[in-house]
Amino acid sequence: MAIYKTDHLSLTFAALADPTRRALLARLVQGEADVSELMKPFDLSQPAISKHLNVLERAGLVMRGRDAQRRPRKLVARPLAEAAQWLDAYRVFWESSFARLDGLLGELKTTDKKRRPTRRKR
Amino acid sequence: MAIYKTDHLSLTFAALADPTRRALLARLVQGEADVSELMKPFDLSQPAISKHLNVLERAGLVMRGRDAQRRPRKLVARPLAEAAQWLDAYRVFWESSFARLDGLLGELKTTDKKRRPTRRKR
DNA sequence: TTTGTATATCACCATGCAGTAACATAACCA
DNA sequence: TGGTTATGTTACTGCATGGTGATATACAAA
Repeated sequence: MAIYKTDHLSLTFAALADPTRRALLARLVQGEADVSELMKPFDLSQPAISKHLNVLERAGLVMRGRDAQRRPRKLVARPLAEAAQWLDAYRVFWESSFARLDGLLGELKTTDKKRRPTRRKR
Repeated sequence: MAIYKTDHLSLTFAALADPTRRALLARLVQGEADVSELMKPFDLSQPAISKHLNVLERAGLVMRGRDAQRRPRKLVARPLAEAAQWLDAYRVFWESSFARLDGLLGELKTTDKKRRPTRRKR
């Protein structure tokens, strides 16, 4: 309905929402690779991989090169950085959230002296 | 087909792949809110919002509280932190990628002396 | 020109999701 | 008890996606 989900972030996150595609990115972060090579680790047909690569391409996460009949893909930095930047706005939240949790655990540790007097882990 | 996309990261990223849901999170990061309040900024029916909230809940991004007939939602830190952590593995990549770009731009700047002799920005 | 390899594209199916309207609960309020 | 408010749940649509096998295209090589 309507102009649905065509914004960058949505495309990026949608592309990341699949284990196969994340694995493809993990391969590509170590350098270009052509489709046949990208296929190898998966028990999927070639069209399936091509489709995943298209999703990544539409999201701008991957670019298509050319080398004879090969169409090597390479990773594009931008959208990953943008996604990370969006998440970063929540960093303050989760850090203080974890800090509160740590505080609570610390409190429990010092309060509950009877059973675990000076328990020290890690 | 198969046990498709039930892993945490996929659920999280899928949940983030929608502007409405990201806006809901943006509201919730400033504190709990009940459904009626969350609905306000949107031109969507109540069931639509409920569905979005369910998606967020299934992804573990949001928890449901209770206060009389209200079911206030609050943000959960964990999955956001995990998503950010996953993306962080690519930080080295995008930073060096941007660095190369800066280098190239710098090179152009110092090479192209005729038109912009000692141009200095930032 | 024929053959082989790498990849794209097509037609098709099943599933999931965003949205809706209508109805069902649930808890407070008079 | 009955009404109101807040929210959940239930069909039902339309569309996108993930997968498949079959076929088309593009280039290289013989």
